Amino acid sequence: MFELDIRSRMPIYEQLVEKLKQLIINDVLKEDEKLPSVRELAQQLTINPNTIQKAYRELESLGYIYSLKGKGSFVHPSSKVDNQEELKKVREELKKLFAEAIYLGMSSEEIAALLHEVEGGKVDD
Amino acid sequence: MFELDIRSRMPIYEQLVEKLKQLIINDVLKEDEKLPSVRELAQQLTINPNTIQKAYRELESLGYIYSLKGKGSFVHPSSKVDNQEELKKVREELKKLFAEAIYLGMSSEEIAALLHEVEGGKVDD
Amino acid sequence: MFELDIRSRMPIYEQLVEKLKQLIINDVLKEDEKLPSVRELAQQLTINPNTIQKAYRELESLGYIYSLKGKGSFVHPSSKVDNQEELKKVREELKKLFAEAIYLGMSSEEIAALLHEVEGGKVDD
Amino acid sequence: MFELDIRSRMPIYEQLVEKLKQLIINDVLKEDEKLPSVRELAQQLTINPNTIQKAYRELESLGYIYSLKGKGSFVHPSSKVDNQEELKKVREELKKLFAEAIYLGMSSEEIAALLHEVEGGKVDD
DNA sequence: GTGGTCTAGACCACA
DNA sequence: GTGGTCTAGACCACC
Repeated sequence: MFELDIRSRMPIYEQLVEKLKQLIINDVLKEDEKLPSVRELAQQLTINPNTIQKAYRELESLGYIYSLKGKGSFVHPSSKVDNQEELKKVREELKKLFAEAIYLGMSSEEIAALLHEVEGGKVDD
Repeated sequence: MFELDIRSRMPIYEQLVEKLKQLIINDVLKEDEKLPSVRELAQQLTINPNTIQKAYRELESLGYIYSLKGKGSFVHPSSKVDNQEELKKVREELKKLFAEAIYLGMSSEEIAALLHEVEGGKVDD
Repeated sequence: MFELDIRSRMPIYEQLVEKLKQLIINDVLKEDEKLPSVRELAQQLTINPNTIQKAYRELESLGYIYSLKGKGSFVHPSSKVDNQEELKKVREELKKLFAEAIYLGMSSEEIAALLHEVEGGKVDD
Repeated sequence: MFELDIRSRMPIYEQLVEKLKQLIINDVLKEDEKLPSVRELAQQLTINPNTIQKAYRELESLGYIYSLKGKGSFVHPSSKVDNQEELKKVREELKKLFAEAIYLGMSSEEIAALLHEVEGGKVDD
């Protein structure tokens, strides 16, 4: 499904959050689709179930998934995600990243092209 | 010069790196300009010099500044910055952020507007 | 009659208890009125009868309903409800909630207004 | 400092969150005051440090405390807590509780008295 | 079987 | 010394 860098300074559970978030955002995981169970994913990735738990819990509190005892974890319909706080963060982040991209030599055309590329087709991560 | 958020969970040295990066990117700190000495900045911010040192080392390895023994640290001319590695990271980051922004409901016009805003004037952080 | 949130992390039987409690408190279900049978409600809500049963048992032990073998479950007359234990819990809960509301910035006038609003008309849940 | 019910069906970490929240709300723990360290509290309560961690983390995400690596955990100044989401929840909760209190026989005067009691002096939990 | 909690004990990063 | 992460393995509640 995907790979984790066990050596990265970024915590495993955070990498997981990021990866799963991407899969949800890019509609690879559809609304109300069931995620692999904690134990299942733990076995697949040879990672401790607790770590997966932590990631799932984080995703739930971020509003990306919902978990039901005894049933599993599922993708939260995006229509219900109306996180103004997140949007504000994303705008700030975009501004910084634009400035950095320009500083590193990218033209605004190049950046815009990237945007339309993402807008059009799905991106593989 | 700038403020650090002692209450942020982001390590102080990392905040420093980020702030200085922004100052360089937004051309507040000009090419070849001398940065404040480690001791000086440490005193100004009432922070341990080790923490400043760590930030400067990080900035150097990222290619934003260069250090001359016994003379100090200086802003690396952007024309000479050809950090393909950084550029690749920024591109990846942009793609992710675009997808997330769209997922959260931003239109591509809105994003493009933000880009041109940054492109035109300087951004206040 | 009402809806259950299959996506909530709150167990279904607990949601049921809460909903029925609200209906009784707000006098939608009148004194000595017969509640729907376990099977009936189970079919309506497409939920396992065991879950309904569990909710009814809980409501009975809380003193809100009484069950007659072979006849069904009925709303307990509020005049006969003299659950000092529940009352004590509610008082404690109110004190906590008042403190929290004030901490979050509500004025006591605002809280009192809410009280009178509830006291006057029925509340829609 | 306080007691936990190890036998309760409410998770220990959640009890901890609730207790500490109360201490903060009732101003027993003042702004920017340092909380006991994870290990310290764990030893005091003879509870696993991980459980304390979980509680602290939850409190942080709720905006009641902030944690700094290598320094400790501290009470978040209430002025910075502007959680509209929390406020909305509290309002809903108040309405339900008012209805329940009245149903159980409390007069609105009695409830108002409780409110002013809380408003005036601090409440001991 | 599923999510969730808890313990015991190790190790890392930050100040 | 502090918060934070991770593992291994146990147990509970819900469905």
